[in-house]
Amino acid sequence: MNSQTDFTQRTVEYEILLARFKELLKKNTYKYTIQREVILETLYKSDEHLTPEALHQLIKEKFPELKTGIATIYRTLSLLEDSDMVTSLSFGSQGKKYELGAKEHHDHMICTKCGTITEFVDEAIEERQHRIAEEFGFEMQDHSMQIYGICKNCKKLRFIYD
Amino acid sequence: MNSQTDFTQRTVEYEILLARFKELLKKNTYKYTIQREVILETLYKSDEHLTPEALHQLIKEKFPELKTGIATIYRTLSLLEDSDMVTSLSFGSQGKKYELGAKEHHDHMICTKCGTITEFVDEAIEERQHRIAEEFGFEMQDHSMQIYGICKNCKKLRFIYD
DNA sequence: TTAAATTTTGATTATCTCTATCATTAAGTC
DNA sequence: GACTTAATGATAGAGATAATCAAAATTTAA
Repeated sequence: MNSQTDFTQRTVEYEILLARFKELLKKNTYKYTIQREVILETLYKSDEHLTPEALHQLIKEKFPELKTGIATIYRTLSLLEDSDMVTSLSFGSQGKKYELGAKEHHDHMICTKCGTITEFVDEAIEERQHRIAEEFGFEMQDHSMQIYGICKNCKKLRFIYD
Repeated sequence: MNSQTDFTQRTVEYEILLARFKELLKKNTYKYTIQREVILETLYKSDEHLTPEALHQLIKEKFPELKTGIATIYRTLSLLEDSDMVTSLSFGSQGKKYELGAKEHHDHMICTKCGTITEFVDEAIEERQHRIAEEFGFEMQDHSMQIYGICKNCKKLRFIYD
């Protein structure tokens, strides 16, 4: 690999994440590659939920010398998702959007006008979800909740454009 | 149209739904067609969440004389979804499943082994969702919640096959 | 009731997302 | 450093959904 590759703005939090990733790879006899790290890093730096396509674009811009193929993006995202390091949100025919799942669990509020995703956590809901799964004899692996609507900002704009 | 078409088992509830649909069509200067009605009716009679493909199969079996094309299924489902008469659940690359949205609102518990969808309603969660949207100045249009995991039945089978 | 205007349909092609394949390249191991 | 194994990029393939378009059906208006 090119040791000149620019990994700026590394935080302690990221270093811990990376260590966890390397450990995960080792445990499964997967190999550490620069492509995998760059994907993790790009997800980490992005505050947004990224589609595989968007992630690919970002990486091509930032690390053009790697010539990372879209297949590697998909493969790595699957790997990360299987290992619970990232989670995805489905948008039907619009595909999936991914985010690093190392953070605290949260739900999503999605604006149907501008597509912006706002995150939130609500303990009461989390708690009810567990209770409901239990009631049904269901072994919960994951859950997701989305609230669809029009965000504060678009509500303002509506008066101008509609 | 063929007035011989067999519309058995019509309930009052369905008649109301159909009237609502016809009204919707008229309001938007869409035309009433037998294909559109058959799609609505098939969704109504099905207790399951249907993929466009499954819906197409059902309709081909029940109304072979119509020779309904898959494109019409997609078009009509979009129309119904845009008008909030049906809602869809996304399964990433596995496409969408549709259900009539005229019933009481409910959430979903999805088995990641067998794909079965169990519906449930929880007032506490419904209430919290409204409150959260309000807090963010968000105008809620819809919401969906999914709990993913392994259902009671598959949990039993796991001991045998895994 | 019929003719004109307009929309919908079915068949087909195109597109988009994602997965599989495979020869080449790169990591990990000794 | 050589060997073993896995990962990569390019590309083809699969599956779901959307676009196109001529033919057919519905609605409108006379």
